[in-house]
Amino acid sequence: MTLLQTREAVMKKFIPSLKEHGLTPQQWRVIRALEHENGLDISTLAARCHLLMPSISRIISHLNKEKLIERQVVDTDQRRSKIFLTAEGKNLFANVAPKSVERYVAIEEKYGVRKLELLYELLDDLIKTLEEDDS
Amino acid sequence: MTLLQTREAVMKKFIPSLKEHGLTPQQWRVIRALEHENGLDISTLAARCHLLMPSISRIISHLNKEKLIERQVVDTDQRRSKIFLTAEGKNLFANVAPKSVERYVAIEEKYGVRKLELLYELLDDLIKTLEEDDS
DNA sequence: TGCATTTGATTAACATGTTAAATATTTATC
DNA sequence: GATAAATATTTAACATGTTAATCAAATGCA
Repeated sequence: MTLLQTREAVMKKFIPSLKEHGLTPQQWRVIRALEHENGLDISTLAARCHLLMPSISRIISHLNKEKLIERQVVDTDQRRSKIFLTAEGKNLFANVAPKSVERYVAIEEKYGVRKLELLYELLDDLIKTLEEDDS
Repeated sequence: MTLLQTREAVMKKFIPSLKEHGLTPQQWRVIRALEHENGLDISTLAARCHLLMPSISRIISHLNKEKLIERQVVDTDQRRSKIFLTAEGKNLFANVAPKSVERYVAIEEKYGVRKLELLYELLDDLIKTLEEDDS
């Protein structure tokens, strides 16, 4: 429950600026991943963005309609397609990214970098603990 | 992202036993809240379970169909109704609760009670930090 | 080559999160 | 007492999480 509440509180800081641009957090994650490495295929994107295939599939088709990305079928394997940011997509990223970074830094400063690092460590540790004992 | 992953990892431990009984985590939260205090109204339930009204509304109507709960209109205010666990609902709780507690304790032991307490503290603190500065 | 199996991706079906609109009932105000 | 404003709940519309089913293309093997 506390994890959920924390995430809610965090997202409340970021969602408004995304929503101004008509983006959901997940759509933003996809765009960010593509900005970092353009031309990823859908499965790789799913992994990078921690999304399941059905979710990413819907998101890709949505972003495609909005002309923020383009699909390009791989000719050695017609099942796959690589995804590229369009000029419009890159432009959107350039507009949104600074605000996001700004907010992140603000949180970092207010909460404390050390505490944030400690929190990450504890969380990673909990994940490991939970995944180890797959009983 | 890390918060999300942690929550996923945690829920993976609890969801399977709930699913055996055909329950989602949210439905389970509602039943737990009612076991703790029977006869709550829907708004109060929403607050206790950290659910929005539309979600709880759907969940209540679903649990009602399953005959795990009953609705009883408040006669001084016909808009409200109090929600009660049925015998079947109480029974279900009695069957599921021990397993949940067991898993929680197991995690607590494996991860460490102190670390868990520290984690809670850090998370609560982060929530407070985020909510204070409502800029 | 021919066919079963595997794999990448989509679709379906259902539950929830989220915002906005609708509905019914109660309270407030004139 | 009639009407406006407020309140509790539901419904609608859309996006995502999740599991299972489907589909097409590629691969493995007889």
